Amino acid sequence: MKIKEQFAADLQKQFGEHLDRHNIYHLIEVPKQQEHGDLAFPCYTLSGKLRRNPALIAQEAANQLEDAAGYEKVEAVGAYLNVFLNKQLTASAILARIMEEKNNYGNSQVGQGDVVVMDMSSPNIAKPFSLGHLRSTVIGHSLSLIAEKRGYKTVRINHLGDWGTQFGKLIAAYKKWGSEEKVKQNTIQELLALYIRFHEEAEHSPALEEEGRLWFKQLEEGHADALALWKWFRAESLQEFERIYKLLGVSFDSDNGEAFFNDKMQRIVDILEEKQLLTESEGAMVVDLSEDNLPPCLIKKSDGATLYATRDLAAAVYRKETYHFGNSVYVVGNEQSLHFQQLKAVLRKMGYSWWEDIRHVSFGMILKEGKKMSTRKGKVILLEDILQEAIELAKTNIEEKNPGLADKQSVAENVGVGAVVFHDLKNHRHNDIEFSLEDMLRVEGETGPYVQYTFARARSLLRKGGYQPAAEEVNGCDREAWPVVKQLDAFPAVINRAAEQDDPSQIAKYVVDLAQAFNKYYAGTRILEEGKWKGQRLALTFAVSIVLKEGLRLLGIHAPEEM
RNA sequence: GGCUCCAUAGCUCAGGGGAUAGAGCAAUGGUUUCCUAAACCAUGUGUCGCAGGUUCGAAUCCUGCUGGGGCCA
Repeated sequence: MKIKEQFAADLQKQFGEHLDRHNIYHLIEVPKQQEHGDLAFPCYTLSGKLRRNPALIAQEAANQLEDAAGYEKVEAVGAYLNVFLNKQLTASAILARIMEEKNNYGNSQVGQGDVVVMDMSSPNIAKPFSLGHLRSTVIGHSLSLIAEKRGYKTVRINHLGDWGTQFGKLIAAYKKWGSEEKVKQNTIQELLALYIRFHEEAEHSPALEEEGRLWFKQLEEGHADALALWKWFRAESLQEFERIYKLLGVSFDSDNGEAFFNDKMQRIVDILEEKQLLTESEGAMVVDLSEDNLPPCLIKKSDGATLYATRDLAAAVYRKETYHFGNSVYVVGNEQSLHFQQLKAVLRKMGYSWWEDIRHVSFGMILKEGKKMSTRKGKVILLEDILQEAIELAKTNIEEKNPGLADKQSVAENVGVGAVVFHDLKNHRHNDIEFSLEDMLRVEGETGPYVQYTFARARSLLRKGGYQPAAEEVNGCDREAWPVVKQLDAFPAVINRAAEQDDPSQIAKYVVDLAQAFNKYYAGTRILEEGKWKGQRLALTFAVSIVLKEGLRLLGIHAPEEM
């Protein structure tokens, strides 16, 4: 990144009259072919402005640049100006910077302490933790870590699905068939079974539906019996989710879910009424959004019940007033994009200038045979089972490859969970994912364990080489290390891109690229061999280990020292 | 029907308007008296969904079409 900026500055000296710095920087590219150098500048745009042959422009620019410091070779090839950087100088600068900054390499202060509220994970209590919630959790977690690295403060909110008529049904079902012991033992599965049974039996017995409604009414009115059960379901569910969060290394600043906003919705309705934004439509109260080309936003049903949107409006306002956010991010599936458009539009109409600071970071669904996975029917894939299976597989691999390893369980957890998390983050969040256990458990190729393995090997080298970071004078690198050095240089730019696009996959891809570059180097160069390069090679290895670990950390993945 | 997302190698996906479109998986073959073989190397594959347009230049930007996903009191 630094080197590209330098190149842009040098070009600006020549072409500043015709192109500004930003344009020049944007035109610079990294050539695909190694023979084309480290950076290239195509002269077509200048050719248009100067009305001259681009090849001539490139040639002249090459002649002028030749003397500038930092370049090993400058070459005009057709319309391209190709530069080869001075490897010793550049490598020294990059490595020195990483040695000095260590895991702070890539940090910035663009956030200036601004608060980002991250609505993430948000599973429904009494229901299994789905793979969709896994996506929200790991994407949100990674984005908040990235934001923190850029100087933002984050507030992670687990907006639990802990309210709704289904809890009336659940209480009814529990009262009829439930067992305290079973629920305690296996909360989610037991509650889900009760819920399914309720629906099955309700088909033949309408009285049951009525009973469910009654229980929900009692819950809403705060009757002790109903409330106690609901609280218990909630606490037991949360406890079970906590096991998953612990494995994922995720924690929250708030688990205020839907129920928390029960007493905060009337205020929203009042404001909407006061501002005369409510209109009646088919007996319901709605906010008309036709000027935004959106369907009306439902605020209150004909029976007076408030709706999802009202609750989210209350939550948005509450978060603004409580956390004073600069940005409020919702990591929620893309099937809800209309809802968030409506939410923003209503907030704007309510006169909240911060409506623009609300961002829906959407993601694709997990599909099964090309279709949306259904949580009904009881045929669900439990995330926890997948994680356990991944951990078992990692354990098997350890027994086979490194049986003497200390602390096998924790390493297996890091690697198994790393595989699942990386699999979720490596592709762009917009893409739908076809469910494949095989892919999730994969440990070779572009996977989390591959990157972790590369890190572990690097650490092993440093141990065996008795490397002491502070003692080492960084001075250049051998020729074979150059691709690795260039990759190291790119890290800060990758973090920025990931942040600007709310896209953790940028970092996942980067970390694979760096690992590939280093593995290639490792395969061809004996790092621990005594000789003039040994110190530099170890310094490079150290820098790689820092960046791999930090990149993985930003994805929410641990990097064990050995595996 | 309206809005929206997607279409690149057999599969999963990268490709910030630029040079010969790349990885991984899968397949085949090779590399450990030597730093962890969860690694590395080699081999093959493409009407970048279709048709126009903008541009010196389009997988990339625009429009339309086809096919698929999603959302819409």
